[in-house]
Amino acid sequence: MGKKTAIIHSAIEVFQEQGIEKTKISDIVKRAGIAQGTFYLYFPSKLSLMPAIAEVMVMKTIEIVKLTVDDEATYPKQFEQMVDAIFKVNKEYYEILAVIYSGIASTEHIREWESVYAPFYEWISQKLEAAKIAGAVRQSIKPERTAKIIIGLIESAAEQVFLYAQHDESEADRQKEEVLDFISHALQFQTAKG
Amino acid sequence: MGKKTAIIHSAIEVFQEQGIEKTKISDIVKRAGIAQGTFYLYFPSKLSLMPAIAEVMVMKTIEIVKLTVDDEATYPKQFEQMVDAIFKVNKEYYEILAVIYSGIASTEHIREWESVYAPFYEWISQKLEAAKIAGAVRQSIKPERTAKIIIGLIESAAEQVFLYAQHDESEADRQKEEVLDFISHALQFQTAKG
Amino acid sequence: MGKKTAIIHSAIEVFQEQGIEKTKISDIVKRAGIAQGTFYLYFPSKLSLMPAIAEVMVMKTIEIVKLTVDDEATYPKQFEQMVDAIFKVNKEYYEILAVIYSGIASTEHIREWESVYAPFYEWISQKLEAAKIAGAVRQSIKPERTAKIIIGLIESAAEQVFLYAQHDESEADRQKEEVLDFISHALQFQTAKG
Amino acid sequence: MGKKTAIIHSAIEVFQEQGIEKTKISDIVKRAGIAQGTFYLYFPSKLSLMPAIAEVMVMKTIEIVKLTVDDEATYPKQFEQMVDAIFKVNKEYYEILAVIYSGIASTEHIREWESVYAPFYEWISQKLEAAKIAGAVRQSIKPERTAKIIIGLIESAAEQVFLYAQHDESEADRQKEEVLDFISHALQFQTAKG
DNA sequence: AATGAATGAGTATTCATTCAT
DNA sequence: AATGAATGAATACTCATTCAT
Repeated sequence: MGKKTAIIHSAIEVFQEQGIEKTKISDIVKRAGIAQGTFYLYFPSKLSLMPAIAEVMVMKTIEIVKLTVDDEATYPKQFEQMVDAIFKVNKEYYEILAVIYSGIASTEHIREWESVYAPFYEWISQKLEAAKIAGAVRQSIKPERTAKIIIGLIESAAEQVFLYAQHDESEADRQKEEVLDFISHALQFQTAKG
Repeated sequence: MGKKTAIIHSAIEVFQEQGIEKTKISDIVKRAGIAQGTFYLYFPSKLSLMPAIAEVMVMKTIEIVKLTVDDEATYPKQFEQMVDAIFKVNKEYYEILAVIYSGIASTEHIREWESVYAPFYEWISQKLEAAKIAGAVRQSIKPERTAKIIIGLIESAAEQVFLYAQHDESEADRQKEEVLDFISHALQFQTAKG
Repeated sequence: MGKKTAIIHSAIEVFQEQGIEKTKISDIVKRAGIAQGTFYLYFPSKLSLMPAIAEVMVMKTIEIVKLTVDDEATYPKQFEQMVDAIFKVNKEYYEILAVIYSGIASTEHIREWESVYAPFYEWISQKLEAAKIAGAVRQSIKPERTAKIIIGLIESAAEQVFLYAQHDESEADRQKEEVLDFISHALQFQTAKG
Repeated sequence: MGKKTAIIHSAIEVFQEQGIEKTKISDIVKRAGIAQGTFYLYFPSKLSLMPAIAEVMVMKTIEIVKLTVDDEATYPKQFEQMVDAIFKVNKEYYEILAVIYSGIASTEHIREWESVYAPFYEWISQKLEAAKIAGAVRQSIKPERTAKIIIGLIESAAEQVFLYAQHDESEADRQKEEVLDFISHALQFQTAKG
């Protein structure tokens, strides 16, 4: 594993454990097993790590979502799987996701966020486009815009459940169900056609 | 105005102008017109201000939403006004909202977020309940859960537009329209009854 | 109990618990149950408390020594009782005695130490004078000088045992015995006369 | 000279000049010619310097005592030289010794005192052992215990004279003489053998 | 490319002291 | 005499960044 990757993964762990503000560069390099000066060969500052971390996490999210969603299934089923996957990732990594979000928000790197999320938006967008062509969803939706809305919706719901509220398995499940119901009606799944 | 309130309001302004990280306690007290030591009589640290600020901002949001929404209008109209209002607040205060979010997320005060938002959830929840009784929306919605989903949805969409993307007036309007469309279908407004 | 006494006794307790440096005026007044400003009506500063505290403690020491020493007993016996008493006080109050010593030493009040100890020196001095007249001790001793030597000797031995070393009952006893032996030979008790 | 040694020696000087409380870390590093942050690489706080300083001072004391005491002289003479030496060191460094004592006493480092003094105790102890074997002193003395008593006795006497009382050359000399007399009788020097 | 000791500017925090009540 | 909220000067301490090796 390259030093750069080591730094990113070390930082993910340390940020998760102590939060961004309390984390010192020295903590990151210590865990990464490299010298302090080496850090600066790869990143100019602590906050400049955030986009790299965010990218890793979003990539991981996309990967899990893609693995979970069965392209052969009906669209309602696929969206259900998508919600499941995103909730699962948020449950597992809620701390680091919160950290990314806050870290991104508190830097001038905020504009990179869009490009990091772009592949995710793109993937959902194509899915919606296909569903639209298949007549499986409401024809008035605009795939690109709706993709952003859906991801924002699912992730904010997952955050509410896993980050700000008490972790309660059944509560999470019920909220997830409501989210799916909400989306289903918003997209107006044409059950006849699936 | 009490010293505590003075500190909170001063902090909101300064955080908005320079961001949390670059803000020194000395900046806050200078604007509040109090001595540095006095700050510590009310707050133990800079980050402990966050829940107090968050509360003020959420209260302000609720206030604006309530002022904007006409209780006599049809429900679709009311939700349109609500989306308008939340987008407006997010546009106006996107910096400070980002700051609150990141500030909250990066502290141990994260659990207080739920209670800060509670009155907002409650208000929407009652609105949905009434709409349900009036037969104006889909009967299967669960008001409390859906309230959270809607606020999360609108705010995440507003953040995407105002915080992470380029500020583009028309782009924001078009995304707002799509959000409203999404919600309308999700709630299944009964246009016959309004 | 007067406020002044309350302050002194509160300070003794707090100094003992947290040490002089870490003790704030606010800690002292809190325990004394008085207002912060009131402190300054009686003492100009934290360190100006030291002589007052020292006096209380030395007085207490003298009192215990006097109570323990039986004026009717033989001189060797009396000195044995004296050593016992001083060791006992040092064992019981070693923390506060250390505090006084360090507190005194670190201030300009250091010169008051002599006067605080004066009555103790005086008492031993008279005892030695009487013993000398009675022919119970070496005639070449100079009571005033020897009094200081003896108190310094006993207290330093007690400190070594109770403050700097591990508290070990039997160890303390054996060292005490050696101290007494040392003094006995130094004073050259005339056992024939007692 | 290593940075650590530089810090210790600088601190000794500055403490001596201004006392512990009034000394700022910045004073110490300034004189040591190092950066402020460097201080914290070696010591976590001002008071944690104390054991290190104490060790240096005790070592210096031992060194001077060893230089002053002539191993070939009679034992009474050697002890006289020892008292002389200790009084001399206390006179010369009474400020810094007071500072060490108070500094040690007011910290959690108090237990380290024992080990710092150990070599001094050891040296006297061996001296007494040899004297005992030579039949030059009372056979009932226990060298280790008596070593501690003697050092405590001499140092407390020296402190009384140089620290708490008015510095008066002849007064100091007379007290020193009495101390020597006291010790001589306590040890029961066998003048016949010397 | 890698190191890590040294740096020192920058800031949070403390707490003795004041003073209007 | 007593109060205790407010003060702000004084300092300890942190930690990102550098640079000689």
